Amino acid sequence: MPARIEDVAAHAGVSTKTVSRVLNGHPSVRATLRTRIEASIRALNYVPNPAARGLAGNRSYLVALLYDNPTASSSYIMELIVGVLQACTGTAYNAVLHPFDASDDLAARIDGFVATHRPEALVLVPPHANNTKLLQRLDELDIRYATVSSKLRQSRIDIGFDERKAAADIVEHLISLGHRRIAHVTGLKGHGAYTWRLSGYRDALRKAGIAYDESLVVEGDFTFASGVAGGRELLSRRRPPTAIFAANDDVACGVIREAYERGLAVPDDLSVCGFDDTPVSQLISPGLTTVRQPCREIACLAVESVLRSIRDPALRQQARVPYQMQLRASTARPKKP
Amino acid sequence: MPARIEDVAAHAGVSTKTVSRVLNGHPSVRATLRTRIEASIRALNYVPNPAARGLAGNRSYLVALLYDNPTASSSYIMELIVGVLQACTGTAYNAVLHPFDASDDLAARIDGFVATHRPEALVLVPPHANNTKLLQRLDELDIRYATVSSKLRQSRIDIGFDERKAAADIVEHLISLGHRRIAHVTGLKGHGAYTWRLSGYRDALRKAGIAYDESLVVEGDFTFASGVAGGRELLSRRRPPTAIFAANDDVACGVIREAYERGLAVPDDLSVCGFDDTPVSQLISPGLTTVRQPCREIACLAVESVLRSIRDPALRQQARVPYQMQLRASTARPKKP
DNA sequence: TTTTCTATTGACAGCGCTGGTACATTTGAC
DNA sequence: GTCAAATGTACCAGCGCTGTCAATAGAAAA
Repeated sequence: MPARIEDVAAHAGVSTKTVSRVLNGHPSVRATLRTRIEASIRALNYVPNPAARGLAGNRSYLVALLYDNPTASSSYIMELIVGVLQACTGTAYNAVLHPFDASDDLAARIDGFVATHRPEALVLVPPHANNTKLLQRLDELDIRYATVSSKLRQSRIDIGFDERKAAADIVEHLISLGHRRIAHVTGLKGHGAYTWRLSGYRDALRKAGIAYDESLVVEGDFTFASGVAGGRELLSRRRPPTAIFAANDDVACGVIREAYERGLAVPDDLSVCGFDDTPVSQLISPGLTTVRQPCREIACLAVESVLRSIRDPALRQQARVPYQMQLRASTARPKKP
Repeated sequence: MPARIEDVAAHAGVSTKTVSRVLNGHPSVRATLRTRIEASIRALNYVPNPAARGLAGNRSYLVALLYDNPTASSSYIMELIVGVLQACTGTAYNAVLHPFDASDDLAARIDGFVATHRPEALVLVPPHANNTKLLQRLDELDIRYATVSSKLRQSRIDIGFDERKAAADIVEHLISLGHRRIAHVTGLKGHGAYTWRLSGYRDALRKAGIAYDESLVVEGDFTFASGVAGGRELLSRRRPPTAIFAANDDVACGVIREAYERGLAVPDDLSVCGFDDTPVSQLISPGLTTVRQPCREIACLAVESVLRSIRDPALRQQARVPYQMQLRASTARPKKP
């Protein structure tokens, strides 16, 4: 039978309420007493009962992470999950991880979720982070939430990284290698990432004084298959591009597959770069040049911020976490300029 | 303010105790009454308060998944997590996901974890599933647990798949293509997977009447780097193998990287196969021949079984879930037999 | 020294549910 | 029609903690 708060109180010779104050970091406890109580807690190996705490204080000590149903992009979500769990360790909080289909009317189904788990805060990742109706419903329910990389900067707490600039950086890298005919296989229209990565691509071209050629941009949807299709379209041209910037690593792998099927060597005949730095980018041969999204840090920061916002409802935070270019062997100077 | 159990009782014109019986699936409630109460529950949108339930019933409604600190093999763990979450949805249970370093003395640190979260059941995956001291401590603490693919079949609930046979199958596939000089880059010694996959390899050779050649087995540790190193060692021989069975997909990618660096074509100059069917095996070019581990199903079944075992402590279950060969383009007939 | 104030501390109720006991009612078997 | 089993009610304690508010001590002010 584990120790209870009254055991600690008896051991320290104080009331249970005072122990409770120490546990909850209440300021008005004299330092000497606090020390004594903390000693008793350690001596008895006391750990507060979360259920009792939750019931008495009308709290759940739960943060929920709402993500899209994981199909392919599981590594992205995995990283987020790790970040969330990391932020929870050491706190009294626990994470509820919940996949939600984006297709349905999430705003309607969120009520049931909230009623069941009663999370104190939510972390929303794309595409849910851009679901206006959902955010509105959460505001009505008066539930704190943090968005990850929301397209709409209006949400109180939004953590992300400068995706547009990162995309521009990677395209600039291709330009600096000497590429001029650079294509882009896009992500899924409607996603924030679609827009940012495309905009970054155009930014880099503009900055280098390269005319934007619409025919070099083909639509994809963040999947391997769309990379294969996009690669096929681009590489069957009479004048194919010398480099392809794919909207993410899966798409880049698709492009590489198509090049492989055609007997084109990467990077000698074609430079390819991706985005996200998922595990595959290190495992594939040649290694894939990409940008590391700081998912873990983002998720961690999002949780920390949103938990802080429970105490301080006025808190606002729009942070941009630094990203990192990963230059690997899939990009090189073009053979013939 | 959400509805409480007494609101439901009033609405249905019964006592709270009867509503409680319905909620907890107690048998002695007449069907007609049960239906009426369920209707009231729906009408009021009632969801029991987990904290109150937990406190009163001395339960936590928590299942914990203990896994190794995710370094490379995150896709394996991701799949397990998805399976665990899947098993929890629809039940009153929630999952606590916790990475634990295998290196330290886990058996000692488990107490703190249990005290903090009070999970009703644990799911242990390798290598923790093989940690005898840990299992012993859990028995002492009288906590139900399920192991995933435990080397020791003695644990009451153990879910896995026939890894040894799967390894044999994939090596048999290489043999059927005409390979005779087949190498193996192993996993990390001490892991169950190390032994099973190596045994399967030897089983297949024996069955085909191929003599076991110790020099064709090089030690790895489940990482990409060990695949590169293993590949280097094997491919620099005067008489290199025509096929390499890698202990997992990451190792296989490492082998492929080394072949790539040497200008060897896969599968024309060298067939390579992996194990696990992580996302990379589809993304890499050529696609990697491997075995799909049914992680999701395994985790799901493990949770279901261990939850059942809470009510029925005598329950034993040692299930082997079917696996699936994934034949892709990284294996082919050897050029010259 | 006495009064007033603030900083600490404690007493107690009660969060929403389940378990148990004791008893009432219904149902079905004979 | 009788009796036992099945089903239901009523009631209350209590799970372990925190919120409210009153009490106390010590310090500052008079």
